[in-house]
Amino acid sequence: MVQQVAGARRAPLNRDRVLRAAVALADDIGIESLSMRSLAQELGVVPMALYKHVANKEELLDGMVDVVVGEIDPPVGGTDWKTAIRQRILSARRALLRHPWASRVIESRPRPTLVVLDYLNSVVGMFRAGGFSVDLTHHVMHALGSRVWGFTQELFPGSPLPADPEAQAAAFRELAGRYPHIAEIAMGPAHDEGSVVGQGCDDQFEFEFALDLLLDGFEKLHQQGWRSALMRVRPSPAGGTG
Amino acid sequence: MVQQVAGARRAPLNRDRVLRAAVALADDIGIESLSMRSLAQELGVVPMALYKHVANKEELLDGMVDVVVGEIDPPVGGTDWKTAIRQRILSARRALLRHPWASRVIESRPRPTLVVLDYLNSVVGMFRAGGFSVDLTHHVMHALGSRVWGFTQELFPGSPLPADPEAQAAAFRELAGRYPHIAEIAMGPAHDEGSVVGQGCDDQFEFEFALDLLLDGFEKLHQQGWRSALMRVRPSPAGGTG
DNA sequence: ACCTGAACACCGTTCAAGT
DNA sequence: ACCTGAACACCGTTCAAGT
Repeated sequence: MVQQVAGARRAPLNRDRVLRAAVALADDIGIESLSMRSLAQELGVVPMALYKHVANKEELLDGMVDVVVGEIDPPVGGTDWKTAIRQRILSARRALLRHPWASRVIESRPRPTLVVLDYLNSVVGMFRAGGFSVDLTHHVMHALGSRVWGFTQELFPGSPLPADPEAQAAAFRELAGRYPHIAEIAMGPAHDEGSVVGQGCDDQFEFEFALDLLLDGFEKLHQQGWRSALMRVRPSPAGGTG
Repeated sequence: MVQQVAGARRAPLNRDRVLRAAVALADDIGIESLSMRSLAQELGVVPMALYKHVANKEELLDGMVDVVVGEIDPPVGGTDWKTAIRQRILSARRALLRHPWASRVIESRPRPTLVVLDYLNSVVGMFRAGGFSVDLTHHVMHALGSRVWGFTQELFPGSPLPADPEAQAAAFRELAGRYPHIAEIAMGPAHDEGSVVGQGCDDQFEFEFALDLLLDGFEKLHQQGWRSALMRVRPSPAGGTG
């Protein structure tokens, strides 16, 4: 939120500066407060000046996604596909966690950008390099879904615990009355009858749990030479690399 | 888009009529065109009239989600947990496919409504009834993520194939040049060298593929008496229902 | 080549008033 | 109790102009 001093001569705008300022501003004030007008003000410029560098707000959002995707580390070499893909996805997750708005914006984009396609193409290539058939790679990419980006839909969004422990206990009793099953799992893995509220929940653990479950499943199918039902028309059930 | 005849006496508005009209209008014109103003016009009423029945637009969106979630079938009885949960989730998917905007709106809600909590509580209860430990149920719900609702993030959104076969072939050649791995899996499971473009991709198949992979993984962990790392402090690795 | 200013057609929502 | 009308503080974006 560095304001330009009126009249100070500044470096001329360019697309890159606009995008980086947009990313920083969204990090700062939240994506819902980022408007062409607020971004222009941040840059010490009139809103219409942005349109020389970005066709419209949609293109701005695409460009912001590209900046974040650009922060994902390249693939590590010298390991098996599973380790390499796991590390790459966890790197994507770290990039996204640095920009809390990014997962929502990625979800909302109606079409992928070239930078996004580059990343996806490279992940697909990692499965292929690991010997996965074209067929299995196709399904496996769909099964990953948003997890290639390192995020998943929060199932119980919001509802941060109240600070006051008494209010916390009261909120929990109300939850337990109406939603006993949710209350039970909300207490966390320890499931200690003594404490009213569990230690909440470790998002990173949950992400890796699901990611590893999927990668293990993929590995098993790959080893079994899995082919989709459509292919079962052909008699040979033997595995292969497509 | 039924317009009220000016001066015609209509049934008085109520919350339910407002929500159902909003759902129908979003189905019709798309969620991005649904505004308090367009909805009011649809109902033959001035925008401010809606605020007697709904506190603001956020509450309207929550109510619309509740209408859709209300269309999900109750659990089927008399089967194992896996079949029952599978069927329930596929019913949720059918409800969401009837309202193409619904998945995006569900994702966007910052807090769950009571109706949403009812559904989630009931799915949690289905795992518990199947003998899953509290611990495993917790992780398994996170691993499902948006798949409890019957949807996942589209990895390659947009880009419908051009109608003209020649333009299609050209688009594909361009894709193949820059993104060979994506091009390969985009051709579909058949991977027929003769045809330029595959039959696209069966979203329902992809959804069930990933769902079954997860459910099978859950089943295996359950049978093995899986416990999260935190619990591994305790020596006994035996399974149980928590 | 790059930025500006005024304007347009929208939003969600407030307030005070009408019946 | 329910609906209205005018207004406010915002949006993204156009157009025609400035330097």
